[in-house]
Amino acid sequence: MKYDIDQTCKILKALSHPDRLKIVIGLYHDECNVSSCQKKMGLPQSTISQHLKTIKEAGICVSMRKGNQVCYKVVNEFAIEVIKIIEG
Amino acid sequence: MKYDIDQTCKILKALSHPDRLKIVIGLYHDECNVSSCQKKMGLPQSTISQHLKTIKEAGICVSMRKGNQVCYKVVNEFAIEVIKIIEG
DNA sequence: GGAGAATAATATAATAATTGAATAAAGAAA
DNA sequence: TTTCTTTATTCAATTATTATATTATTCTCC
Repeated sequence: MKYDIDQTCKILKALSHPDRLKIVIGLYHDECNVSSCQKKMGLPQSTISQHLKTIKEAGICVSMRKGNQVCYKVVNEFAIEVIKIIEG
Repeated sequence: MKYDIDQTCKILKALSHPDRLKIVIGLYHDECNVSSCQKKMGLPQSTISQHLKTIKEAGICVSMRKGNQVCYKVVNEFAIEVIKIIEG
């Protein structure tokens, strides 16, 4: 096994919600902040923020504060491989 | 997108439970019936059977009756690609 | 019919999703 | 420095879904 089963399941679970999967795919192409995700997705800010928290806790992305914004970036290798499969 | 987001999420969700992921990886290498899964996993028959139902409903595998047993087989292309990534 | 195998039904506990409201943090401006 | 604006997070409450065991039923072969 290249990847640990339990750790992998956490990532799969985080990716298994359509809104979160769309957010992660979006972040993979354009690192961005909460409100630009919000505009893309058309969901309340708190909902986006909670999804980002889930994504971050799964280790899929990291966040960096830049002034009054927080920029999110996908860093997990396994998640990136899954995104590549989905995009074909 | 090679794969549909909503359909993909159903598969990811089904794979996101450690026991189910182990079952699917096992089935990918050795198609087998409920009781041989049960012996491998050490879980009650009904639990295995319910996991297999979830896996089947997500479209990951199909089942074929062979006498008084039912043989499960992984058929979903996306799921197979994910397994290959996990195994490295 | 009886044994073994699979599925269905039910119940309960645990976990996840959703979102308005409150809070915090940074920057700009009075 | 105090206040306002923008951006983001956390809280809290509700609702929905999932996990699992137990029990009962169905199916297939002998």
